[in-house]
Amino acid sequence: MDISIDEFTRKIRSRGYKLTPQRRVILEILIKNKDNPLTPEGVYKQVKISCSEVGLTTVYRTLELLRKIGVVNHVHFHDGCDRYEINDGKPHHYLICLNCGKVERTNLCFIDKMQKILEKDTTFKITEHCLSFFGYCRFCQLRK
Amino acid sequence: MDISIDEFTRKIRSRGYKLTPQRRVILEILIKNKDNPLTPEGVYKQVKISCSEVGLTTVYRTLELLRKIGVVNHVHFHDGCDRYEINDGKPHHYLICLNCGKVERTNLCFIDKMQKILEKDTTFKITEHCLSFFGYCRFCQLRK
DNA sequence: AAAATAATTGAAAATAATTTTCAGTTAAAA
DNA sequence: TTTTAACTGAAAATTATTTTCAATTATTTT
Repeated sequence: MDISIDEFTRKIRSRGYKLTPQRRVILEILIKNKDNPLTPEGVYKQVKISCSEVGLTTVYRTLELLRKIGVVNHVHFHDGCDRYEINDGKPHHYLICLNCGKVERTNLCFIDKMQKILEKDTTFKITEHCLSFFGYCRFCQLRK
Repeated sequence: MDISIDEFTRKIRSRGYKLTPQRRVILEILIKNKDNPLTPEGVYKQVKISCSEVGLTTVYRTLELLRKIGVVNHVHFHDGCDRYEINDGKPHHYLICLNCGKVERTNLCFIDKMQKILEKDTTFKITEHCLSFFGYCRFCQLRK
């Protein structure tokens, strides 16, 4: 369920948006980091490394646009800034250590089932979810 | 599993913290709003209404303290600010409409089971989690 | 009950994240 | 091409949060 540039182009254009070089570069970076949700600042830094000229404002705007068209998801690590990751349709859940900040990823997911029940039970049409667990990793458990 | 002032007093003092009037008022407001996660600003406004003199800084600090001692949970609605709610041990999950911002609460929860499996499967000791679903409420589905 | 103490408070300043503004630019439709 | 509406980026503005620090206060000790 990975997104291709072609599919992206189609998604963008069909809604009256333009496919600009900036948007392309930002998408590429998100794809490259598909296991690692990035902050806008993080995306910006990587854009700079690949030496393209893209402003931080554009990064913010593009991430929001990508979220709106369903290409990326929002992720929260409770650390004061938003993060974004490519939405590949698979569950992406995180275990965040409250002590050292270490982030582990897990694919275990009961959410799809839960989502179906929720939709039957309520009148909501669900398009995204965000689930993270907070606690202490092996190392921090020992030295607390 | 509701928290009483006595239990709160014990929790606070046993860790070397002081039970100040400010902390008491903030806790009371969170209890009063147990079905409605509040932003620091929201807590502050309610404190002002009950006409106590508490600074916004103190609200921030107290919420963080309460979270640290396990009395409140963090909740994210993807709207740019943190929210806090009393941790009554029951699942508190939300359905947030991406269009009008309407928030519904659900008690349906597979998370406890999931958490146990995760802890067995990884080396994490989990103390909190945050789960929200985003999509469109009945009303917004129609007029999109 | 008073003194000692360490934690707490709140106002102001500082920082950090994000959004808005606006003039100039550019992708894509005509 | 030409046109047009969308897009960009720098700077300014806004918003959320944290830090600083001198004054205060809850609790412990005497």
